[in-house]
Amino acid sequence: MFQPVSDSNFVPGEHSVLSFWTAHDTFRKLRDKNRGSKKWSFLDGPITANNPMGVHHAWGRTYKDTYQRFFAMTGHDQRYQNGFDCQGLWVEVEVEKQLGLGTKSAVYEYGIDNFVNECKRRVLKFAARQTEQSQRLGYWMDWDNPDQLRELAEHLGTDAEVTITVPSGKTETGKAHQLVEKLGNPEWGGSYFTFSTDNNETIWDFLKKCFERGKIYQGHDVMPWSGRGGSAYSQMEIAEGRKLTTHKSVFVKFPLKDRDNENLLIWTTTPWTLTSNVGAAVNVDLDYVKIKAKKDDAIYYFAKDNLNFQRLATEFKEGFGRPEWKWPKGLGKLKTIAQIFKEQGGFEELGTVKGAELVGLAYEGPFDDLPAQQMDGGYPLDENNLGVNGATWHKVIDGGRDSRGSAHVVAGEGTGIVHMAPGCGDIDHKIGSAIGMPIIAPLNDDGTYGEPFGEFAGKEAIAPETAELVFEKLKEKGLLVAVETYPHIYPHCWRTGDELVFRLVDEWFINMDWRDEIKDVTRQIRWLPDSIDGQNREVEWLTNMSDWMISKKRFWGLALPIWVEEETGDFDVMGSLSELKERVFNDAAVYREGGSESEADLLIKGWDGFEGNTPHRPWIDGVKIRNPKTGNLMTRIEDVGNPWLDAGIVPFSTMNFNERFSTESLNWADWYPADLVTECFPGQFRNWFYSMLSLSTMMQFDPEGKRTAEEKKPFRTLLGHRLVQNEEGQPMHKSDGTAIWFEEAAEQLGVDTMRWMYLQQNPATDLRFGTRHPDKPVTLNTPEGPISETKEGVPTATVTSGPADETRRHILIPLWNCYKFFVDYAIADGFSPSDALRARVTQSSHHAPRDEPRSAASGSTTPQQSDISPTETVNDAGDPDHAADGSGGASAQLVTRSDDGYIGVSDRPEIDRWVLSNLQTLIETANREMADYNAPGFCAAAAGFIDDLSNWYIRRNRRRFWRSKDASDTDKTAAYETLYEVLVRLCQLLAPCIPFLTERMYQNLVRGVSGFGVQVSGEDLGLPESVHLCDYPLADASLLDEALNKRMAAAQLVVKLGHKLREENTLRVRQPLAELQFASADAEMAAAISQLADVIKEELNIEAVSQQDNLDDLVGYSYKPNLKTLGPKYGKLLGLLRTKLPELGDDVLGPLRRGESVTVDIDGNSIDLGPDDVLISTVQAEDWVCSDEGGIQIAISTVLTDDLVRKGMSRDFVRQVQQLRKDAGLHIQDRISIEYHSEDNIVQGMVAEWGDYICGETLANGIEFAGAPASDAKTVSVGDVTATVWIITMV
RNA sequence: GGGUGUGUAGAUCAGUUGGUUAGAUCGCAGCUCUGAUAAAGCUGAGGUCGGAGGUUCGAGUCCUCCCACACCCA
Repeated sequence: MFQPVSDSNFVPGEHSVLSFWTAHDTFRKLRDKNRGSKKWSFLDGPITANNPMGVHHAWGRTYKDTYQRFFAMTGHDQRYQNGFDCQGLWVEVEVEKQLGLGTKSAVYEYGIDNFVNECKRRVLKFAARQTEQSQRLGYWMDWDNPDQLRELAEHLGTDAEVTITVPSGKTETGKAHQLVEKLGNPEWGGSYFTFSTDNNETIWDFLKKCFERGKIYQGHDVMPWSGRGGSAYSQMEIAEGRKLTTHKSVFVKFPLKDRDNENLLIWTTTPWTLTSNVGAAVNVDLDYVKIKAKKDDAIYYFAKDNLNFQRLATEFKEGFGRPEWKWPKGLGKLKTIAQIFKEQGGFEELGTVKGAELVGLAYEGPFDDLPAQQMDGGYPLDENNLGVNGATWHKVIDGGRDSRGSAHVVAGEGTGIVHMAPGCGDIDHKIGSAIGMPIIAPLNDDGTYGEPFGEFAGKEAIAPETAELVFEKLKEKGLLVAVETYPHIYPHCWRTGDELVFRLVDEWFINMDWRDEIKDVTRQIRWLPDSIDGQNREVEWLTNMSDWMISKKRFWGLALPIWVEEETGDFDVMGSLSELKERVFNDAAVYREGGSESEADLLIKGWDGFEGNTPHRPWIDGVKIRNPKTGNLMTRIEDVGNPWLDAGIVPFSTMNFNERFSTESLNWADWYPADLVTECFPGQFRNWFYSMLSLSTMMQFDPEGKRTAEEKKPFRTLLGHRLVQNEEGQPMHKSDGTAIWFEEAAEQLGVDTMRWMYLQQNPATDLRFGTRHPDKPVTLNTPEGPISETKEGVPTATVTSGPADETRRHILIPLWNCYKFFVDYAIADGFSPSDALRARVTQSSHHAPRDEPRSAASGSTTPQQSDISPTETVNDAGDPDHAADGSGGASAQLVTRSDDGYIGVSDRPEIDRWVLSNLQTLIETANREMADYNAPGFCAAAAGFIDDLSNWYIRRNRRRFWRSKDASDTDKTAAYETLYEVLVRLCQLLAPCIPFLTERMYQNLVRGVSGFGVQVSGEDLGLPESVHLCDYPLADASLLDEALNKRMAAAQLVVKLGHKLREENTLRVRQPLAELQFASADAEMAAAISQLADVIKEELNIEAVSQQDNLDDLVGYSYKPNLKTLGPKYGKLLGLLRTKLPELGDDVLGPLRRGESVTVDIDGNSIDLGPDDVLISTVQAEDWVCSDEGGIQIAISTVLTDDLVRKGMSRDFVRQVQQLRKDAGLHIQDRISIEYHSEDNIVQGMVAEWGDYICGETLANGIEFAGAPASDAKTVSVGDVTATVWIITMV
């Protein structure tokens, strides 16, 4: 019946399970089973399809799979839709690198269409890759066929017709891009891709709603910019492009108005920005020195600390933080400011002022003669700043502090007075915007000066000649104090190598003044884990966030549906492609009516050029509409959207919100809100969580105000988790080879192991996963064959992991060994579970009701208890007949076979009922915690149960399995049936967590197959074909016996205390001891221990266990006040009680042990003491050792009689022979004969007395003394003496 | 600078409404058990619970201040 069980071989076992699932179409069967029943809605946060998965991705994906599997086993219909994040900078950057494109113009040359297709191709390629990796994790999702994704990628951009079979089974034919834009739609199934047309169009819908509420506006931002590259840079690109360079930096004076020859001294490394100076910032807390230059009596203000500050002193010696960043050769030390003035004729200190005193002083700018400085409202014009211009605005301001609390302006490298050009620097811009400073933005998008900059117009900002021109002009005006060569780390374009400049750019924003609506929605959601207080974090972010900049100056991404008229700046937002189309054709008709045929043609031509393509650049760019106010053309802005829009819309776009697909296939209202979303949280409060909450709030906006925040929420529960780190707690980096690729971990550690590591981890703490050793290459045996590098060509490396080893040692191996133990003996004994038993343990005991609406999953959802108990009718578990049987190990019970085909549980020994009862507790815990998204809670309970099963139940019951066969031996059958039930139930409970191992066990235990052949087992009994097709167990209340659990816990406690005493007194367990006495004031506890005396005797190897009223004769007692009860009664006397009460001793306090009260006098205070007011513990007496815990006292006799010594020796002897059998590789049933030799007569005496026992235990036919040891004899310790022992195998 | 949170053993973390000797796991040392267990169990060393005050009979726990760290914030 059962197949023999080999070693665990976890990893190859996982491979077989994967093929088993494929061959049997198990996942499809699971979905079919639950179709139409109660729904559980999971919404996947999209993974960026730009790289292969690492182990850090697998944590969240394990949660996703595990909870989906749990809710499937509890009978819920689900969508199983994975998501891929497709659009945005990350993909663009990789594609640019791959194609070797350096500049914006290079992209234009390559063709935006080709470029965008390449981006799509990359996404499809990595979607396929991640799909395969996820499948290896056991992640059950409605996956697309990875080969077909690759095929689509290959044909993108061609006119070839491609035919694919989509996950729902339909066959679809079309051009690649037309198929790709529909991937993941509800009629096809499969993963959603955020580049799909439906996703993009649903964002249009959102933006239209924002527009209708007046929330869209155009604003400005200052961005790092590459003139030659022609594009803006993100922070992450800047990080890549930092380089050491030198600039001509300059000291300049800004003459103060209304002061006689007094000046601010300022310093800058970017002289070109001086043309656009508007303000000067100081640190209000800093001291500023006032000096007079002897040369011309000019007075200067600058930070006092800077006077003699040795600038870049450290860098001069040590370089700039990287080996290649050394101080430039030929460049001397920088001068101090004092030195500069000394060289120019000396100076005189006139005193100091606080920065605060300088604030508000007006000064003359260095380039006030430029037209741009004189333009009202700044340049370009900002209507908010009308009435002021740069030249008239110049004054000293408070630099303030940044978000980390550091002052923006500090003494040090400069002069402590910072020149502010809000059109040329991001901090300048932020500060300037906040205080209404006019903005002067000098640069065109090619990095040259604009028209109103006089001689500078058309010159490149970063050209050295430009700096020279600045110096020349300053000199002419007498403002130049000094010029120097200054080395520093400066951002460069990673594409062209050019220096970046900061440039004011137009950007589009959503005004977030409706944040309170989003906050209300946020408060409707349950945020896990509790300790993170995610709800408050999110609310706080919502409170403080600024308006949302949604535009990106890029190529690949959502085409923002904003059409602008260049003349007036009027703009309009389109909510869908059909709206756009209608608008184009209506507008064309209007133009035609008005006789503007060429405009009409342009509109039609624009649409025709777009139709049939995806709404991406460049295809959408040609579509124009008419401004109804002016009749002029409106053109789409070139910007693409912030990628968080793409991910934020998915509660709508992936669920058929706009019903662009049949509601038969997917009805939005059935699945919204999602029951669960889960993601790695540190960054997502302001990314995905934020965007989903905002978009949902807007999408569900109800002008009449009837829709509640509760109804708007996109998900009920959010489960966040932290980061995966290496074993030392350091982040893992791709760049230094410490990031672990998914397949490296999967094939070396095993996926079940990884899953358990993730699931048992507290989600609020970082997971220290393991360590990758790049210097130790390794060949991995994957399901597709051995590999020594990843598909991307990275050599695969050894991964070590303490937590993984621990998981295997504590959980997986013990579980496997329990299973192996059972199967080994079941085969040897010919035990086979009856059909009825197999049916019982796979019983369909519950299923989610089909018609009920989904439960409000927030709060602790406890699944309904089954009202149908399994087929068996059992006696009340508390039946006194059974409660009193005191059974344990080997004592045979008079039990009967019931008519059901297995032994009734109430007829089984107490220890069987105990393990089944404990199992019910575990089942309850599992249902409760898993439904509450607390996998760690369940894992901890399961680990405890596995330990109990292995180290208590099986350990206690081994003899019941070994015992020789006896046809009527129902006790043995009861043991098999009990262990069988426990193992199958455990498989089902753990199946969502460790789906591979449990499947292997289940196949053998229930279906009698272990080879995972492709064909279904011959003996199909109508039992679930896979553990994953079983219903999740529900606790059978009739098997749950709290009292029994407590009794056993008491026995386990006594055993634990006994072991501890043996340990402390170096009394090895094999040495029998005469007696253990115990006492407990708790009668119930004492009775419980009495009942389990046999267990205790055997486990502790003690001849007699007896209950006593007290242990007064054997032990002493010590007394301590119970502060918890006495504190409230006696307050200040407690200190006294603590010292004096123990001194009273047993004579006075003894009655307390018998449950009586006493009144004592302590230093003249009369104290009433009840039994609860005093804590009693035992102290040692002669010939007995004692211990106590939890109200139980035990004492063990330490006296060794000769009889006991010989008995102990016999146990040692048996142990040694067993080891010899094991070393000789004998089978359990092989017979032997034993020979031994010893110089010490006591051994012979022992053998004479215990020879039969020894033979019985070791399956020996005889035991003989031999005059001389055989050559292969082993010298062993038997008691205190030595002997040589050897065995002869009988054939 | 503000906000939130965290400081407990060599490491990672628990620690209930304040209560006596502050726990778990890993690691280390030693021991035990093994006729399923390349497992496991037990014992031990290791802590002035970030610091200082306060409230209280009693503080890891509550309050105040300080220090350090993390995250967030125009």
